[in-house]
Amino acid sequence: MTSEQATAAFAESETEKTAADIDFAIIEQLFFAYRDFTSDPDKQLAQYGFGRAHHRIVHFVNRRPGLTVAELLELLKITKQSLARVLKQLIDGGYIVQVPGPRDRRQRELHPTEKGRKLAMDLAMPQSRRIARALAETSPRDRAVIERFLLDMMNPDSRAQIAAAPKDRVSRTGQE
Amino acid sequence: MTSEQATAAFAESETEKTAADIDFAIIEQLFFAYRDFTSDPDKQLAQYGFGRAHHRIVHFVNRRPGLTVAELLELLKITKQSLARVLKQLIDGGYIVQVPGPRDRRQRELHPTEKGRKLAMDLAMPQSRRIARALAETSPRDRAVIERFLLDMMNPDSRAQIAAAPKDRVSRTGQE
DNA sequence: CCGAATATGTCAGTGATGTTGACATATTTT
DNA sequence: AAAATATGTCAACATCACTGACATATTCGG
Repeated sequence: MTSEQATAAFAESETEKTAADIDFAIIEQLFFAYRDFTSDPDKQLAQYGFGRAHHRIVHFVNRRPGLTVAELLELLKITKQSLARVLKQLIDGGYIVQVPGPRDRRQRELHPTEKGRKLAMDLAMPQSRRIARALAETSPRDRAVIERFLLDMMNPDSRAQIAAAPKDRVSRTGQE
Repeated sequence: MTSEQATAAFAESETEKTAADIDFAIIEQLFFAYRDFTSDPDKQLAQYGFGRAHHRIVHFVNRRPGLTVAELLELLKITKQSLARVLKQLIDGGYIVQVPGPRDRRQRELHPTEKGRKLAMDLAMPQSRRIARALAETSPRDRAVIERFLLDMMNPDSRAQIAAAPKDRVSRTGQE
């Protein structure tokens, strides 16, 4: 190694990260993968006159039936004013019902209706299929590697909220 | 197995996918992982008065210096009217320059300026750090598993566009 | 060479989704 | 009874997408 090379190498490792240090490969893969992953339900939603916001709400209400408005806001990290418009449409459309909290009657528990469960399933299906395709030749161990990676990409509080979601708590019994 | 259980099992495997068949775990992990992954640059962008759209543009111009407007539109899958406003801000702000295509002078090649390269790096850094953290104890083989998963989640044309991007083509020489 | 096709830019209007701030109502807590 | 909490609602605004229409410069094909 010439002294110039040594100096250059030192300067690089010393101060700024340069292009070579940045993980552009995975950055771009995440961008494209997520965009395409969301493109399937987006098409379906357009037919209902709904958007992504509706998808997220109907998904989480289905996954965590009975969650309160405050819990949903915390999960989605949006403001109640943002939630209001979209949630109202889902309630008016008969996809979600509100029931007063059993302990605290100020709360509104959100429950999916049969129609809401159906919608959530419909939207989840192409995404689940896409995942299944991507994992088609993946061993259980490698699936675990992927899941660990995704969990480790999250902020701790997101991780906590995933952990809080029961294994399989999709509403089935629910009130219509 | 009782006959009732057998019947139930049959009915389920026969017709619709039900809750148990949907890969909710990875669906939600992708949602939270991607949201948190984008939250870092979002904060920085706010300080510049920029948004996510600026991020995507400055990123890809940096990664594929000299790409044309049409190529960028194809990559981002947005309309030219959507691109125009945001691109104009980046040009006016001195982050990107346009040069007439060498062969076809109707085309506008997009190149990052030094300032643009700096911005792209700044935005990529927290994302790269997050990835590095998530992969900290991951073997090269397992990294490959994760990359393959992400690639397999994409639509074929997205995959083609990633393949088209040279390994390390971030502009360094570029014109100011 | 001229007309068609192409690459880009721009104006105008609209929609979905997010934000802040302010205030109202019902209920629970202290 | 007063304060805090959970929710709902009104109003204004920003970002980023869309469609449709049209202008300009350049290249291409006959």
